Amino acid sequence: MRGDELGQRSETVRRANLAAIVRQLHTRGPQSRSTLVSRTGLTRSAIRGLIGELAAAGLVSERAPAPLGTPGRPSPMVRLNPERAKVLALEIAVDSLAAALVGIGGRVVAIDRVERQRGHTSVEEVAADLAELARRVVPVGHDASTLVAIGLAMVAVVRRDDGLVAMAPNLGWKDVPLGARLASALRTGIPIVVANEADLGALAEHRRGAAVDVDDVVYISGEVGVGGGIIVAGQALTGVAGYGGEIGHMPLNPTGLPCHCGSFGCWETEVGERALLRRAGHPVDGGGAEVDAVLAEASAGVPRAREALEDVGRWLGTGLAGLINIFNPELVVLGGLLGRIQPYVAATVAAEVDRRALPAPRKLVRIVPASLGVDAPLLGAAELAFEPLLADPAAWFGARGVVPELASA
Amino acid sequence: MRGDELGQRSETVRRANLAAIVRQLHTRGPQSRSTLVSRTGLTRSAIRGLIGELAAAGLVSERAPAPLGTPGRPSPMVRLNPERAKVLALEIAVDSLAAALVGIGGRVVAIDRVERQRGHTSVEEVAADLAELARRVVPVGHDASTLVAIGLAMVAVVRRDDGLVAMAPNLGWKDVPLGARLASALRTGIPIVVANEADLGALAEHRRGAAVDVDDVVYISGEVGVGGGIIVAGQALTGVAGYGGEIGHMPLNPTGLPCHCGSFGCWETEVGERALLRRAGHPVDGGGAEVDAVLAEASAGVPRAREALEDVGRWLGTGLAGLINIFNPELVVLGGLLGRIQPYVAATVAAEVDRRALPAPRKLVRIVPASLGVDAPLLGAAELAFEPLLADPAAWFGARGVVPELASA
DNA sequence: ACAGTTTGAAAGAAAGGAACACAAATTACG
DNA sequence: CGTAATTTGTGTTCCTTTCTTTCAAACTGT
Repeated sequence: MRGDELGQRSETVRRANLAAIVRQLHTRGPQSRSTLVSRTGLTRSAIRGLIGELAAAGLVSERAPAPLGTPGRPSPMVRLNPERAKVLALEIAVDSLAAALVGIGGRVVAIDRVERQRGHTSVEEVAADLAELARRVVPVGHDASTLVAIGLAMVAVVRRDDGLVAMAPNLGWKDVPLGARLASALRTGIPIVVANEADLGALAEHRRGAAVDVDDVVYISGEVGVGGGIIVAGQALTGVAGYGGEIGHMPLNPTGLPCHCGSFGCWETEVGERALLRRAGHPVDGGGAEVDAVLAEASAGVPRAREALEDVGRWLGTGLAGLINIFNPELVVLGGLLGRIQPYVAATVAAEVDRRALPAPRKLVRIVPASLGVDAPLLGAAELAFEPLLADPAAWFGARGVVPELASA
Repeated sequence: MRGDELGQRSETVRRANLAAIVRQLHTRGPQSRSTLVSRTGLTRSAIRGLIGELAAAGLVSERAPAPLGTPGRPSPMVRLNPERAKVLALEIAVDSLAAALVGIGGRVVAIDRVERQRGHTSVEEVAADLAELARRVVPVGHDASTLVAIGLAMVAVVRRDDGLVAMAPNLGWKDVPLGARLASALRTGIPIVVANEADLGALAEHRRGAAVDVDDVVYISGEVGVGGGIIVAGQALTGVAGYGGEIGHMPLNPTGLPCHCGSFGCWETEVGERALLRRAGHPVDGGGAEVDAVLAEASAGVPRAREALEDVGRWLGTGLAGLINIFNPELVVLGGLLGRIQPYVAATVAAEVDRRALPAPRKLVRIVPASLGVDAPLLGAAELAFEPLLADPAAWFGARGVVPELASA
């Protein structure tokens, strides 16, 4: 349902076709016209007209064809012009802030990340720091008209409609209208979208990482907290307000520890960073350095470290089994901390999943580490910021303003 | 993504618009042309042409307008012709078999249900019984050409593509190609779709029951087992092979009882029928009669029955909290046994959910009993069987065969 | 009875893609 | 080295579908 109930007009077709071409180029990179013909199923003439319109708007350009050794006239390469449309991606991570300027097609023009003290910080302070970082990434005198949107990833429960940060435990924020605050700190009217870090990590892995071409994905981002980004039939699961995907707070252990969310025995309390460090006998607030120490110990054969990883692996497998039963995903992607420990726990996880998941969905799922590393949420923020442009390029460049008018004169 | 990557042709628009009209009429009942104009956003002329085509194919008919007391020319009512397109819906429930003949628009022409012995039964036996039941519901001499498809609901893990029954615990089936078996028992070439009972219950509640107009729904069907049907952004969550939604097998209790699925401590072992009966001190295989006895005891104030319901309510709330965090649904619908006990456990469930779910999604969700009763899966099977017709009516009635050609002569 | 309102009907216009014919650019092959 | 085969871009014509506009029809309210 949803779109099915609305009527379509003939103009819709052109918009959809322009969007199909732009999305193809954005997700799968530069390609020849004839490739576009076969991928979209449109005719050569249709592609010609559409590309002409996109080229007139400056969004794409055609280059000399790459000779590929087959008979027939070579087809010119079509590529998006990353200079023409860019987004600013921002991230508030637990230990760092990051910013990147990304051109359409996914090219990272500039990227910067600075360390951040853990713990509570005021909204104003963070917004100012982010603005400072943004200015470093966006060159002075940069043509503001090519900046399409701003995307922000953060560890928080975020409402999709307006970017309200309902809860950011590690920052101590509650019900903060971050989008608006950031707009004033950056002194800009460009649209700002805010979203959960794990949701954006999932989006990035789906577009550019381990989950390309996979339409049913459970992405798990394990850091201090455990977040999830879930892709169902190729679409991000947001829920009714955008709060969806909080898999870290599945109740799993009735005799478990209290969780900062107010509940207890959440998955997060068994597989999060603190859980690993606690079990390994390291300071629970030690952060990434202590995690590295645990992994080093495990490699060296220290029993307590190995047992700690075993325990985490078992709980990880238990939770995964539930998610696999619920979502029947094709792929589970482990990001962040969970991606890093994956080599150590893969066997334990697989055994536990074997034991506890239903055979039918179990057989079809693969469990892999994430491939984009720490920048996944940042890249996801860029992807999200591009989304309106990808969904309707015509709306962005003023649709019927610059028709090619090829052979009228 | 998905459809976004394919190009659209102008013909697509007409198909989509025909589908929009048929779906409107199917889900929201007969309505005037002018209502269709405003609901679809199409113009009067477009609607006229499309309705004309549907009428020429016999799928819709126009009746005299209902005078509604407002100024202006009254608009004729458009209604689907349930005689023109019907589906046969079948259900294999735990205690019964059922069949219904349903016309497009949702009218139930005939319905029948027979008791069934619990326990393992051979595929041939069940298929023969279903065929017998189907013949009772489909009148002799019924015009076979108007039968669009056959839908079957059953308690099983079912693959969507081909209706392979991967696992049906209460019947003892494994990897049964039920669709094919049924086709030969019914001696028909009509397409047969098989799906999980809970998925179809969710579909029915979404179309005709408690979840109408709600696009993010978690439906929970509690019987002997606990199944789930989940609707995300208006679409059923199927997963990569259609096994999705098996929420009954979320691991919740690490010290729980073994589950027939091979795991232990599954949600089902705490909130299923047997769990309730066990806690209340009734024979666990007593079925619906014993459940009624427990509820009667609870009403009479028998402590053990009340405590049993309390316990089930608490576990129900615990699992629900996890699902609410994961899906951020607008509505949770409790079906089957869980719907029946809802009046007794609502307060306990709400309290437990309050305690264990994140506040942001918790605030937005409502928990309600199902409204369609025992026939929900059967009606859902009908809806699923209609789906291809609703998605592309033109393909069904031969598209360009019977163009109205209104004013050509 | 008459004005006002809403709707259906019909014809023309606009827009977009498909089909087709032809030209161009490359490889394959003798 | 030249010709055939192949693939692709170009340009024209045609078809499809919806929208716009205009007018007539049917109803309400005064």
